[in-house]
Amino acid sequence: MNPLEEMGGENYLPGVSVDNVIFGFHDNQLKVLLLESKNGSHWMLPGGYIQKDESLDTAASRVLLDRTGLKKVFLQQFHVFGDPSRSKESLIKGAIKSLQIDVAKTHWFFNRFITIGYYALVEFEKVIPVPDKHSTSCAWKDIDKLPPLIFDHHEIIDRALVDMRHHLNYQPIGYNLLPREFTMKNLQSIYETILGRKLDRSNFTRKMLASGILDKKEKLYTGGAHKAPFLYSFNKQEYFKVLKEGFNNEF
Amino acid sequence: MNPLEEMGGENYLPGVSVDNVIFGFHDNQLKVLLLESKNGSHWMLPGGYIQKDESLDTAASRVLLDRTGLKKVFLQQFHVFGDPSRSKESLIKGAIKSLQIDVAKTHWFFNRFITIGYYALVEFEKVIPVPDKHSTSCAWKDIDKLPPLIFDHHEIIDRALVDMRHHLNYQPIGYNLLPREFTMKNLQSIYETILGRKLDRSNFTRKMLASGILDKKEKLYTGGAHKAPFLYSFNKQEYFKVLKEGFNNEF
DNA sequence: GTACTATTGTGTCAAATTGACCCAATAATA
DNA sequence: TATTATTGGGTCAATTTGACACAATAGTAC
Repeated sequence: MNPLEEMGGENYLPGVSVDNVIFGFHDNQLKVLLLESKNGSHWMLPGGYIQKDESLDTAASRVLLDRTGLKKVFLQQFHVFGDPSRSKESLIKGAIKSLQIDVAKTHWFFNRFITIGYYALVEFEKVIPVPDKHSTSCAWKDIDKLPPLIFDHHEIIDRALVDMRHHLNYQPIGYNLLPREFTMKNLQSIYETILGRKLDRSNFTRKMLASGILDKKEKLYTGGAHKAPFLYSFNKQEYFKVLKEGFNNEF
Repeated sequence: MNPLEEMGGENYLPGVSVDNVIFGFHDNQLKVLLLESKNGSHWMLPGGYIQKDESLDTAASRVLLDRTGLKKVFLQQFHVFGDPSRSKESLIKGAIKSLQIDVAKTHWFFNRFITIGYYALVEFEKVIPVPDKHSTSCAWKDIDKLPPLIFDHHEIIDRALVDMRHHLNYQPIGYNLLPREFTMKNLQSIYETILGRKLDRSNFTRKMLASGILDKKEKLYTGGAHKAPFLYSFNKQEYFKVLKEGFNNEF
C-alpha cells in the first residue's frame, strides 16, 4: 500500500496497511498483479488500510476482491515490513509525484507506517484486474521481469517468494493457481519457478502421483506438437487433507 | 504487550506493539519467559511499543534486552496478531484489574491495537529475568504447564511453536538455546519438544553428526548413573553456513 | 502420406536415506 | 561387586532419491 491514499477519516487503523502479492500462473510463467502509478513511472502492489473493526485477513481479502473480483482464494500473511526508512520523506515525495496527488506537507502520512504482507495464489484466467483510484492500470507482470516499483515493494515480492518456497516444504501448492484441469508440466513449472531451479520430470511426476492429491482425467491435452499429455485435476478432499496434515515435499 | 502500558506521549507508533515469546531450555524442558501481573491472576508475554525511528526488529531486541539482559540472540518475527476482538473492552477491563492501573475510560488504549509476534531462543543460564513496571515477577514457565495468560497470549505462544516447528524443516536449531557444551540428548530433547514427538535416539545422532554442525569434545559429561555421554559444541562456521543455505531436517 | 521434432508416459537401477532394531560398554549406585 | 540406566556404535531391510533410458505420439514440414 502506498501511504498516500486517503484514510477516510476515522475509519481505519492509523499507520498500518496491508499489501498483497497476488500470484497467478500463465504460459508456464509465474506472474504478479501490479498497479501502475498515474504518471506511469512506477508500479506498486495492491494494498489497503484496515478498517477499525476488521481483522487483518479480512482487510487483505477485501483488497484482493477489489482488484481481482475473486473471493475464497489462498491468502497467507507472511511478513511485516516496518523499517523506518521504507516511508522516508524523500520516498514519499517521489510517490506523491508518481501518483500525482496534491497534499499538504503536514499530512499524517509523512509519518512512518508499517505494512503487513500477504501473498495470494489465484487462478489467472478468473481474474478481472481493476485499477484503484491512484493507478491507471492493473496488470500481470512476469516475476522475473518486474518493472520499477515504489518504496520497498520489490523487497516485499522477493520475500513472498522466499517464504512461499519454505511453505512448499510442508504444503501442496497449485490448487488456487491452476485451472480445474492441467498437465503435469504446468504443475512442475510452478514448483520450478517458486524453487528457482529445474526439477527432473519423471521424478516430479512420480512424487506428485504418490502424494495422492491428483486425479488423472480420461481426456488428454492436445495442441502441442508432441505426444499428448494427460490432464489432471486436484482431488480436493486429499489436497486439503495433505494441506492440513502436511507432507514431505522435498524436491 | 498489554495495551495498558503508558506510551510516553508521541515517542511510539500508535496502536502497534511487539510481543516476544522467549524460549529457554533447562532440565531437558522447553520454557517460556513470562511476566506476572500485579494482582497475580494472570501472566503475560514481555512486550513493548515501537519507537518512532526504530525498526521492528530493534524494538523486539530492546524488549528482550530489558527483560533478560541479553543481546545478539536469535530473534525471529513470526506472525502478526490483529484480530479486532483480541483487545475488546471486556478484556481490557480485566487487564486493568490485573495490572492495577487507574485509567480514564476514554483512554486511547480502549481502541484496537495489533501486535507483532517475535520468538527468541536464548541460553537459559545466561538470562537474568527482570520484571517491568506492570509486573511483580519475571519467570520461566514450562511450555506444557502454562499459567493463565492475558488476552491472546496463549495463542501467540502456540503459534510460535508451530512456526518454529516449520522453521526446523530448513534451519538448524540449538545454537542460542544450549550452553557452549552439551550432550546429544540435550539437543534431541529440544527437537522432540518443538516437534511434539519422540525421535529415535541413534537415528537422531546419525543425522546430526552427518550435518557437520557439531564438534565432538574430548571431555565426557559425568554425573548420570549410566555410561558417560560425549559432549558436543556447535561448529559456529558450519552452523551458520547451514542456517543460511538450508538443509533437509526431516525427522 | 511420410519423416521429423518435441515432449510425453513409463521403467530401470544404483546410491542414499530412513526406520527399527540390537548389543556391548560403562558411570553411578546399592 | 552386581545392578541399573543410558550410551556409542553398529546392522539391515525397506523406502526414497537421482539420473537416465526408451518407446510412443501429436503436430508440423514436406
